[in-house]
This record gives sequence, structure tokens and C-alpha cells, in this order.
Amino acid sequence: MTATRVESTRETKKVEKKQRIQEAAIKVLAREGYYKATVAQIAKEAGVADGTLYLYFDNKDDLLLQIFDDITERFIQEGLVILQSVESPIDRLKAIAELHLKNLGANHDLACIFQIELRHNARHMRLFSETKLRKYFSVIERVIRDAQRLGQIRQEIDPWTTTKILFGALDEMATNWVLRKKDYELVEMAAPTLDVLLHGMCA
Amino acid sequence: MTATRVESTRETKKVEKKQRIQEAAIKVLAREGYYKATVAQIAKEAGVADGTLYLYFDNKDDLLLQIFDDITERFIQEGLVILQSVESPIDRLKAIAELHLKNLGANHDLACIFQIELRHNARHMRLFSETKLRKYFSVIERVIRDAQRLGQIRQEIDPWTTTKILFGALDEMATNWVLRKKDYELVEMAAPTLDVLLHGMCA
DNA sequence: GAGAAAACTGAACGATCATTCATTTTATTG
DNA sequence: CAATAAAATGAATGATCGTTCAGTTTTCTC
Repeated sequence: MTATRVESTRETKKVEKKQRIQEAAIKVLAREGYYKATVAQIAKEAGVADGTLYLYFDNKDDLLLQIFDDITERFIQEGLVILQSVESPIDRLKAIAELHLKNLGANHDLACIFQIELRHNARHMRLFSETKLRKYFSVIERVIRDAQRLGQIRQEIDPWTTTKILFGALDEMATNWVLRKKDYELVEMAAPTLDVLLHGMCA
Repeated sequence: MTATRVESTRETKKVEKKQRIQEAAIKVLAREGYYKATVAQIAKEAGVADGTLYLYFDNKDDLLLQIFDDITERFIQEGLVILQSVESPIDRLKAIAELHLKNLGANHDLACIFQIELRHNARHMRLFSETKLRKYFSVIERVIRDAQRLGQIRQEIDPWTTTKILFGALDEMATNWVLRKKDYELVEMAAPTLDVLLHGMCA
């Protein structure tokens, strides 16, 4: 075995363990909430010692932040790939809405963390909101501008405002689903939501 | 002084001090976040001893919960009064949106608490969401149904879904304003938001 | 398979805070 | 102006937990 080969299996193991800890954290955080969840609980759920967490994360805060970062990045990348296979801007908006709700609807624990635990305090939110979320918003805004250029969307509406409206509507669908988990699929809300946003409530 | 008279001034004093503590709590909670804010800080801000808080609230959690309860109830009552002076359901929706954003936009600390600190954990949110927020949602839903009955709003849309969309959009406007406080009035977002929701994005 | 390096462990530390309660201060009454 | 009740105080308590690190185990190298 060469040195680099060894290094790479070590790396792989580290990455896997890190993911295992993150998954355990998602489970515990969803169940207990960020402040009630203790490092000891997360470590136990992951099947490692308390101290081991600190070989992978700077501290408890860093653990939470990295979960968001990694998963949001994954969502955004997945979204960008899907958008490439869709032509019309309007259809792209539909695709974004579907993906948004599909991703969150696929994992209740994760959705719980994204919709609730992430929003702990203004510092956290500002941090998050200024990086990954901003990127997500930009993607949506661009699609809306494209649609306007093609005349599919009214010229007089403001793309940024509309981005916030779309995100806000999807976000509320997700939060509601998390809080009152009923027997419906979250992704089913994408179509009716977009119908109202695209064509309006008025008769 | 009769016994009842005395009792009433005592009561008044207690109510006033309770409000002073609540106001201090809003300030400190907005600045520090719920978990970083200590009872000692809140007491200091209110100009009372730590122990005094416990004469007015069961515990730290109860303090936060009562703030929400009191203020949301006040908002809802104010809203109901305003609705009485507006006839058309569509105009009522506009009035609700304006009031929602005006109330939050009037006090940045309070908005911070409502948009962020309230959403601490699933338990809190569920509790809140099941009482006061539900009441608020019901008011909106009823107005939408009224509008449908008058033919102002399309029959085929679902009132409950639409309620969530409207609330979600307003909520996102508020959160965005809290996080990136710029030099605009939150209430200004009411009109463009309702324009999109009522008439749709499509050309 | 010995020696070195990396990864892991978990008991112990120390800091933080919500909460309590014995004591003091203020208000009320006859 | 006692006597009594109500309100307020804030130091002490006790429980909680994030974090560290000296020692142990595993993995790798030659």
C-alpha cells in the first residue's frame, strides 16, 4: 500500500464517521431541540465517546452549522442539476418548489431542524441567511428574471419581492407539515402553492 | 381607603411591574437570544432583583410564553376591531397584511422575538402554533371563504392552503426585514405582496 | 511483529445559571 | 404608631454540561 492510498482510506473513514456523527446529531437535535440536546447524547447516539466529537468539530455550535452548510449545499447542487434539464422558467419555478418540498418531506428529523432548530437566534440566522440561503434566493430570483425577459411573468412585479413570497410560502408549508404531521406528503403542496402564486387568488 | 380600593391599586402596581419585566425581557431576549439571555440580565434591565421575577412568572420559560400570549392576543383583538370597519373581503385581506407588517415593523426587538426567538424548539412552536397562531389563521381563512362566496376569489383554490401562503409570505417579509434591517418600512411590503398573491405572477 | 503515529476514550474540571428562601424593606390597617 | 401583611431582595445552592487531556487502543509501516 502506498502512502497516498493509505491516506485516502483514512480520509474515507474519517468522512464516514463524521457523517455518522452528523446523522446522529440530526436525530437527537430533532428530538430534543438544540439547547436540550447534550453533546453526550449525540455522542451516545453516534456510538462514540464524548471527546471524539471534538476531533471532528470545533464545538457544539460548529456541529450544527456544518450540518446546515453541508445539507443546504447538497440541496442547491441537486437543484442546479435539475434546472439544467428544464427549459421554461415557469417550469423551473415548479421544479424548484417540488424539490424544496420533496427534500424536506423526505426526512422529518431534518425538516424539523431546518424549519425550527436552525432559527435559534438572530446571530445564527444572520450567519446562515447571509451565505447559503442567499445563494438559494439568488437562484430563484434569476429564474424569475428570465421568465420576465421571456414575457411569461409580469414586468411590473419586483423579482426580489417575489422570491421572498415564493420562499415564504414554501417555508410555511414545510413548517406546518413539521408541526402538525398529518398523513399527507409535503411535496403535494407544491402544485396548489404555485397555482396561487402564478395565477393569483382573484377570480 | 376601602379594602377593595387598596386591592385595586395593589393590583395595578403588580400589573405595571409585570409589564416592566416583560418589556425588559423583550429587550434582552432580542439582544441575546433566549438561551444566552440570563434571568439575572433580565432582572437587571427591569431594575428588580433576580428573585422578583419568580413572584410574577413561574420560570424563564413561562416568561417567554406569556410575552407571546399577551402580545399575540393584543394583535388579534386589534385586528378584529379593524376588520369590522372594512366591508369587502379583499380589502380585509389587505388590512390584515398591513396590520401584520405594521405591528411587527413598529418594534424591532419585538419582531426579532416573534420571527426568531419564538421558534426555539418544536415543543414551543407546537404549543404556540396550536393556540394563538391557530386563531390568527382562522381569521384569515374565514375572510378568504367570504371572498369566495362573493365570487371575488376563485372557487377552486383551497382556503386553508391559501391562508398558509399568505401567512408564509408575510412571515418571510418580516424575517427578512429583521435579519437585514435596511432603511425601509416593513409595512411597505404589504401592497406588493398582496398584488402578487391576488393577481399572480403570470403576465 | 516491534515501533510509531493516529484515533479514540471517558472521567474530571470548571463555568454557568435557574431557582430558592431567610432576611429586609415597604405598604396597609385600626 | 405598632402590628401585620405583602413585596422585594440577592447570596447561596445545586444541577447541568461543554470541553479537555492523560492514558488506551487501533492502525499503519517497514
